Amino acid sequence: MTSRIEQACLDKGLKMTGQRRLIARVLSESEDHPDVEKLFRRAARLDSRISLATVYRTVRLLEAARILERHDFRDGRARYEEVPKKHHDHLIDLATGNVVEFRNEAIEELQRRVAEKLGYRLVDHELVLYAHRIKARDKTGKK
Amino acid sequence: MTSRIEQACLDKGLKMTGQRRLIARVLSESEDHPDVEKLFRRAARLDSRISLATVYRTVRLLEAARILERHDFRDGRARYEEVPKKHHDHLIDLATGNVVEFRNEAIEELQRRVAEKLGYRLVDHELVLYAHRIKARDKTGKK
DNA sequence: CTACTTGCAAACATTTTGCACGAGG
DNA sequence: CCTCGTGCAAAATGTTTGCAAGTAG
Repeated sequence: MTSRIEQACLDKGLKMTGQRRLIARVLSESEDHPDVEKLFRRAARLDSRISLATVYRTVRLLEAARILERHDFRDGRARYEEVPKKHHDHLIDLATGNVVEFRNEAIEELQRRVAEKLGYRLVDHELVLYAHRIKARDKTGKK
Repeated sequence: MTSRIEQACLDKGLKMTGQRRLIARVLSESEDHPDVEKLFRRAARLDSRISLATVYRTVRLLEAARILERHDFRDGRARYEEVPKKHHDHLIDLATGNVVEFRNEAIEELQRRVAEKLGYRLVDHELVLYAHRIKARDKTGKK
């Protein structure tokens, strides 16, 4: 079975090795924003003949091919996700580290406008919100 | 002479050593967004009896005291600037690495609103635009 | 005085790389 | 085939830390 990301690799003409197929599959099945270590562990669980170095090399390759996006959520390592069909930004729950995806067309448009006004053409951006959950007072009464 | 950042340290009741005063002065006089290595070199030029470890410890301290802001501009090291009176975000010129500061109240407000709609209270955010200068066709004709 | 700060070097965490071997197109 | 990818271990990079000695308050 060809995973979604493997297909993207084929479309870009990348040479597909067993390891790349494996990493592509792990990425395609990931719903979160794993770091390299996590990808490596998930991949190794399926086939232990993979090395951490290959995972690093592969995510670098896939990022360059615009198949993956790299993010920095201030936890010291790079996090990856498949380039989404529709771009979104991220909100980090400061208490749990949970990542919430959101999309706001108005912000996107304003960013383009700001860049333009400064004499630039916007190529990319990173917007990360850090926030605390608003505790709705519920019947359990816990904080 | 008491530098602006030294004063901020005193206001927060931090113990002021010669090294901290020196780093405070270097930071107060910096108009850019230096990384730790750069701060260390600037400080060492004024007084070579300072160590890189102390610079790391001091920026960490000043960040915790909300005197400094740390930024990640995708160049692998943390960049610092004095917490500005009025918050601003950053645009990075992809060709030169130059940092342009900007402020957009509408984006700020939308961020708060987005967080709120998701059930969160916005604590902090990082917005970095990556862009290419729009080449105004000028008389020199160079690209 | 005494707790906090420093310099130094070693430790750390993440990521990259040199090299010999192996495999894809 | 022959170029490119891989595993392994070593290196590189950015940052933190243990410890003995020094210093601010």
